[in-house]
Amino acid sequence: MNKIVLVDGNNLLFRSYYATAYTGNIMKNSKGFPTNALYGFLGMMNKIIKEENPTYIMVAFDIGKNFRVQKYEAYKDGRSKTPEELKMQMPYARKLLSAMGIKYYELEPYEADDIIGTFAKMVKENKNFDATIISSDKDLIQLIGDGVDIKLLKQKDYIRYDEASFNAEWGIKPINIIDYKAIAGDASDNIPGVKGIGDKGALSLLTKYETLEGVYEHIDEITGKTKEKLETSKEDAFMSKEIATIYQMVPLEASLEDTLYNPANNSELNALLEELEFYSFIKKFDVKKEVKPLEVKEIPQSIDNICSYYLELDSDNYHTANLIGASVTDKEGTYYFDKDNIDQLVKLIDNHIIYTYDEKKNINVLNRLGYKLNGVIFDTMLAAYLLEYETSDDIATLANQYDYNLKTLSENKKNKFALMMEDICSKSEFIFKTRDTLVKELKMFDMFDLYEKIEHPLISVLSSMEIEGVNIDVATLKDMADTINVKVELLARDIHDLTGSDFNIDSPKQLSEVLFDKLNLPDKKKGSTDIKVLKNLEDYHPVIKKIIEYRNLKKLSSTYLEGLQNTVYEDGKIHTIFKQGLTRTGRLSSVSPNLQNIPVRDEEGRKIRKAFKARKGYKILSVDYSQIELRILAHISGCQELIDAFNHNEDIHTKVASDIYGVSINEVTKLMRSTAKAVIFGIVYGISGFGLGENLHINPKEAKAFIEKYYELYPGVKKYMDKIVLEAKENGYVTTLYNRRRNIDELKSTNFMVRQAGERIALNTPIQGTAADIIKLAMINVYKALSSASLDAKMLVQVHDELIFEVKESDLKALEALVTKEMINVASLSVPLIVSASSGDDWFEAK
DNA sequence: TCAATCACG
DNA sequence: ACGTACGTGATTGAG
Repeated sequence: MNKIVLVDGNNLLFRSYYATAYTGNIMKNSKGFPTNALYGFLGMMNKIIKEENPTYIMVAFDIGKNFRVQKYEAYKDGRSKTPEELKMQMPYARKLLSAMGIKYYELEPYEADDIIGTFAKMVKENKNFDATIISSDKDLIQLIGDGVDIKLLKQKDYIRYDEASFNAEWGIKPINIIDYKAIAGDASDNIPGVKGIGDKGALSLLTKYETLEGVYEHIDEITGKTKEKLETSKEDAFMSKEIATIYQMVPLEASLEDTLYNPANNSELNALLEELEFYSFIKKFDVKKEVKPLEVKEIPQSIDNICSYYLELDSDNYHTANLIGASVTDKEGTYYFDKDNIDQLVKLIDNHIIYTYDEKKNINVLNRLGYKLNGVIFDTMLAAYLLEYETSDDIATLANQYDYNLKTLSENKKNKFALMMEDICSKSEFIFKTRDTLVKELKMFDMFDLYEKIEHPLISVLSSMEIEGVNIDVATLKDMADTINVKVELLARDIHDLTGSDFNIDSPKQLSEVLFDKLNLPDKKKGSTDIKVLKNLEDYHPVIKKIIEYRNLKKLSSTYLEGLQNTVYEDGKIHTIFKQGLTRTGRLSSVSPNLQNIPVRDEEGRKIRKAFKARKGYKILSVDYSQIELRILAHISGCQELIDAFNHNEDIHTKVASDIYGVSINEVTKLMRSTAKAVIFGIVYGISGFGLGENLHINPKEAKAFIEKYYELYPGVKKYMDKIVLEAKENGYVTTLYNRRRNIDELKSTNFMVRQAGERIALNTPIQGTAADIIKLAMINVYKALSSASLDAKMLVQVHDELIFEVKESDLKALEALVTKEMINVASLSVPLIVSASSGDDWFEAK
């Protein structure tokens, strides 16, 4: 099947132009030629090509305007005239497309719509082609049909409609969008429609009568005002329908095959990009620089005191990965070590000043091979992470941003790790060469302390946790899985019986068809079947409750009961990997498996924690910070009311509830407290009235009133929120209490939604990030204290604000005291840090 | 490879 | 008119 993409070129250009033109200060090149529309246009074309990967592609432009409506004198083009600064850019759009190998079409007096319509018709009549139309113009929906779908562009992303999905969401067929326009009209296109009938009215008429003609044939069945309006505007309605109908017979002398997407003419394209000064695009088309072949030297007897090393593995999971090879670089050169020669490598670099990339990985691998390396270590991965370089966990990704051209792990996998020696050597060379720059940059941004006092010492804490692992009672998981799997099967049978169809319940697509097409349940969220939607449908059909329970149990079974079993090693333990260089806020993440999302909120799911058993004679201890993020908010906002609340050791949610509702603490009900809790959470995330309303199932106005009441009671918080956003906009970044930095490019976006998201990030990151800094520091201090205390205890897991330990029963109390002390004393804020501890034979008991 | 869903703080 | 709460990872189906 051939894929053709039909692009509404005019639409893209207009969108790009107006996306930035609102500032009144549009982008121009140094000669003063406007380029803003072209910049957006080119970005969108690249994105379309990347996402759709078409074999055939064409772009349609307008020359004639309103061909379809010329005969209607009454129709006046209400759209404002094309601004001169946009017009000037149009010829360049065409030149760019030609250079990119993309065909475009325009023909007087037709519009881009008509040209796309003509191609769409050709696709429908040709079994060998499928088409996707790209535009933000809803008119084009009428062209959806056999083999033709549409990607309807929205501000941020898009919706893809084919016949079925459109019908499901709108309740009418795509072709009837013209009848819809005929009735509802379209102010932006100056289509009058029927005066007084809008979106909803039009849809309800058309779901009944399908077409405009159908409506008027049954005009006698219609009553009241609607009938009057229809009768008054009959002429307008039929004219509107004609205006809205896309002409599909444009006499183009082109076939589908003519639109083949050809290779770009790079020199022509680059010349254009130079002229427009689109340097960021030139880069993308540029061929990577050739790197001069690296000379690999004989392994010497000894090396310089400053050196770097790199271990190449065959997979991301370093608990199981195999070594491919290794390399060492010092000022004299680079030396290659094959995988059986690690002994020599360790002897050569032990007790040196050693640079590397992802030292935690190395510690784990060397530990497995029976080695422990000493020396002063510098980890370029963590430095690059703090500086927000694109690392994606793979040194190749980082090095390729410089003058390297290294293959990534997945590419190496494809090549079965053949011919790796040169790449491996380049990696230690890159580490060696880059270290000084990274240190300089860390110092420049005041992050060297953060590196040295927090991130670097954390490496050995985390590696010891990973190596220690968490003991798992597999029998518990198996028993639970057996019980739950039986229930899942019974539920599946019930669901199939109750719906009368044998479908895959795990497929949201199939489920959506059954619920909304077959059972005709109300579809309010365009086909979504997520838990919120299902909850709303509970009373409509007995099957819904079963589906909710099925989903719940299936999740437990597949992700936790069975998924977790697959990750248990021969030693009966789980060894996760804590990713230290991934999150934008400074938190850790946990993979293979994720130990930071083991169920706890759901009663049934929580039982999974019973499988995390302490070994015989040992206990599990869990210690977590109470409301650490809120305490940090109190500290960094300096809001006195909030600080006082914490200093009086009040239950903050109850306190806020009593303030918001104006009742005494004793009068706060459960509902009031949980509402207050939601408001508080929302504040930290930068919620809107709408969002809080959704969450609490109340209307947005009431929700907004809650938020405003909160601001009134805690004015310092509001002040902080305004200040931090302003600061972030000025600086382009925010920082945490320990100077961790996050750049927020979203704030510079021309897109309103993206900018708003940026503001929420600016608000939340210092809070979440400071919490992350604090617990990291606490982990280091606990680890140190543990190694000097003679306790039989090990730190096992971190879950953002919680630390889990395994401890000899007789040392439990001592450990609890030690951990509590370290955690609460780690930082001194204007409010106390409070922890709560609990213990038991397993993680379930230690809740 | 991506989107949908749902698990956690 | 739009679209609406921050940060993560695993599983599954489908293109």
